[in-house]
Amino acid sequence: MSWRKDQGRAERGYHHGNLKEALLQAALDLISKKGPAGFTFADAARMAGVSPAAPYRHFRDRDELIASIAQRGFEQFESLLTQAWDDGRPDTVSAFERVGKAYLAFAREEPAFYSAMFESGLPVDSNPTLMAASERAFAIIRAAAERLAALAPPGTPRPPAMMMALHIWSMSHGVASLFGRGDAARRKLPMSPEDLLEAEVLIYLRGLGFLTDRRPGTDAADDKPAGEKAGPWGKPK
Amino acid sequence: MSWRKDQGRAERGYHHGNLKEALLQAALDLISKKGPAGFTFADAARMAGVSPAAPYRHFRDRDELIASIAQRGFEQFESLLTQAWDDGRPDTVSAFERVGKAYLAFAREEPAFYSAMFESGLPVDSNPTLMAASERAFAIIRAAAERLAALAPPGTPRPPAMMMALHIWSMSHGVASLFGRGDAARRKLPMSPEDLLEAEVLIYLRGLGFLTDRRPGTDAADDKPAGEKAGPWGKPK
DNA sequence: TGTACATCAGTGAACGCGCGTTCACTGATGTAC
DNA sequence: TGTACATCAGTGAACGCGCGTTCACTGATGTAC
Repeated sequence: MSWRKDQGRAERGYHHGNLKEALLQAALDLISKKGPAGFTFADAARMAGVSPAAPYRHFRDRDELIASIAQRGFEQFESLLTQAWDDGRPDTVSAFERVGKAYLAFAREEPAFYSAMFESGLPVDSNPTLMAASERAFAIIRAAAERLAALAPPGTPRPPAMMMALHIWSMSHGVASLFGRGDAARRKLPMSPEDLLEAEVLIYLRGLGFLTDRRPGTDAADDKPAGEKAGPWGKPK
Repeated sequence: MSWRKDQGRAERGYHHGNLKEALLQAALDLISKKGPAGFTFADAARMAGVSPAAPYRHFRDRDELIASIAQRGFEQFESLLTQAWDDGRPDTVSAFERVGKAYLAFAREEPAFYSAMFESGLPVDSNPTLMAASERAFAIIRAAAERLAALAPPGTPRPPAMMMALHIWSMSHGVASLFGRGDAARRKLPMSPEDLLEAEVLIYLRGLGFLTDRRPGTDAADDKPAGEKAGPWGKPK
C-alpha cells in the first residue's frame, strides 16, 4: 500500500501534504467508532499526526468538517444509488429492489457517512450546498418511483411518485437505523435486514397493484431458482 | 400550579425533597433541546438548583440517568400503544392504524424520550431491565400483528406476525425519525407525517391481502365521510 | 541557473471553559427509648 | 414528650482532564526576474 497515512512528524517533514484528506479520513474513523457526538476536532488532529491548531487551516470549525463529511456522504450515496438503479435495467421492479439493497449496504458499510448525513443533528435545510446534495440523492429514488408509477396497470389509480419515494425512503431508513447499523446500538433481528427490507418493499409494491402472484419481468434478472420464490416472506416450510 | 420546580436554595432549605424526579425532568428538558449528546450531568444539577455533586446521591453516573429515562420512555410508550390498540376495538384494522398514529404522536410529543430510547446510542441489549421494557413495548405491536395475521383471507398465505410487526415498526420509526421529530433536524415534507405513514401502512396491508378496494370493517370506526376515502393516498382531485 | 520574496501550511504554547468525579463536611430528618 | 443518635441528602471546594480556539511564529514551497 503506497498511500501514506498515520505518518508521524519525523518521516513527514513540516508539511503534511494532504492534511485535509487525512482529517476527513480520521473523522470518519472516529465517527464510526464513537458516533458523530463523540468525535472531536482535537482527536482528528492527533490522529492525523498534526498539532491541534492545524485543522483550522482547512476547516472553519468542527461543524464545517462534519458538514463536509455529510456532503461527501450524499455524493457517494447518490452515485451508489444511481449505479444500483442503472436506469431501470433490466426491468423496473428488480432495479427498484436493487436500490433498496444499495441503501442498506451504504448504511451498513459506511456508518460514519450515514450518521453524519442523517443522525448528526445538523440542520440540512439551512446549508444550501448540503441540501442540494441531499436532494440529488433523493432524486434517484424519486426517479425510480416515477418509472414504477408509470407501470401501474390500467384501471388502477396511478399513485403519486413523490409519495412512493418517501415511503421507500422511510422504510429503508427505518430498517437501516434500527437493524442495519454498524455499531453497538444495532438491535438483534431474527432475519437479515436485507431480507426484512426486501419483503417489506415487495409487499408494499404488491399493495400498489404492481405485483400479483409472481413478480412480472423479474425472473430473467433473478438468480434464485423459481421454486424458492413463493411469496415475499421467504420459502414456505 | 402547586408543583415546585426550579426553586432556588433559599426557598427550599437544605433538602430538595424530590431531587431524583427533578433531575429526570431537567434531563428531559435538556435532551429535547440539545439532543442526548448535548445533555450534561452538571447542567441537570444546575437546572434543579442543586450542587454538581448532588446527583451522585441518586444516579451512579450520567449513563445511569439516561438509561433511567429510556426506561421510563419505554414504559410510557408501552402504555400509549396499549391504549391505542385497545385490544383491537372496534376492529382490528382501524385499531392497527391507531397504533401507528400513536407511535408518531409519541415521537413528536416526547422527542426527548424518543431519542433516549432509540438514538442515544446506549446498547439496549446489554441492560436487561431496559431490554425487557423495550420488548414489552414491541410486544404490543407484535400482538396487534398477530391478530391482523389471523384475519388473512382464506386462500391467502398467512404472513408471519413477527415479520409484520418488524415492518410496521420500521415504517413508523423511519417516518418518525426522518420527518416527525420535534427538533431542527426534521426534514420538510409535502404532507403530514401522519398521513404519510397512514398511507404507507394501508398500502402495505393491502399488499398482504387484507384490504381490497375498501377497508373491511373500518367504516363504523372512521369519522371521515366515506366520499373522501378513495384510496390510501388521499382524496382524488 | 540563482536568488529574493510572497505565500502557504504547519508549530507549540497558552487561554478560558465546563465537564465528571471525589472528598470531608454539615444540616435535616426520622427513630428508639 | 424529650432527647440522643444514626442515617440521609445535601454542600462547596477541589482535582485533573480534554476541549475549542487564538496567537505570534517558522519552515517549506513556489514564482518572478
